[in-house]
Amino acid sequence: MKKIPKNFDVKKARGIQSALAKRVIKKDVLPSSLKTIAGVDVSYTQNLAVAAVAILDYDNLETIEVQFSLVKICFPYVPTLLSFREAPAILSVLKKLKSEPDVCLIDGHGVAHPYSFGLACHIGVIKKVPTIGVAKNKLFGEVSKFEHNTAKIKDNSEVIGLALLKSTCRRPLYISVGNMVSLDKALEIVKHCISNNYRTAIPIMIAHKLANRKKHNLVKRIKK
DNA sequence: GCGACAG
DNA sequence: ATCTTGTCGC
Repeated sequence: MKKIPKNFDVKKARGIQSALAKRVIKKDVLPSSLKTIAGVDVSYTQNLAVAAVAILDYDNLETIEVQFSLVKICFPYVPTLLSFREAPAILSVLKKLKSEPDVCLIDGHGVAHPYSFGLACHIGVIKKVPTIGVAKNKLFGEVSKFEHNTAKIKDNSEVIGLALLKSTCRRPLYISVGNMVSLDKALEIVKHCISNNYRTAIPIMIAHKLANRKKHNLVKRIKK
């Protein structure tokens, strides 16, 4: 069913991931006082990716700017290689932003990845901006015991991310460093953006809704 | 060989 | 992620 295009070299892709993984900065290289935060998400129809980004005011989480981008899909979903499917659409939509957000939340993992280079790292390293991976499902690593709301995600003894459990949810959110942010700061930021009604960070939820609405509008137009 | 496997 | 109607509950 899901076939990798023959013009795509999986080994080369893994080589890219391993090489770029060395460029991930796991320290705070962002303003100490955040003014804005962005959320990104992608929805799909046929062979089209609909990417949406929303920039919110960090304090009141109100939307400041939104952008969309439509990109043809040329790669299937393959666990550990999500970047090669989604990054083109995300990079495209980020280019359209008129202002640079202080930090960007990505729906996927950061360094909590078999090659320490998930989608959030991919975007962060290529764009050289602070990013945080916020995923709804685990991809890699072992989740240790919860202490209060959080549990460490470990690769052997190394902490590669955190699982965050909301009081209202059974399933946790998986947080990991994308780029230019420490894990502690990433947790603080995601906690700040947590919603009681949705099991993800608010900026990502906004982007998710925008991408879906855009996609449905497109489908309607095509039918006419 | 078997199970796991972001969106 | 996507294919999909009604239905349960606040």
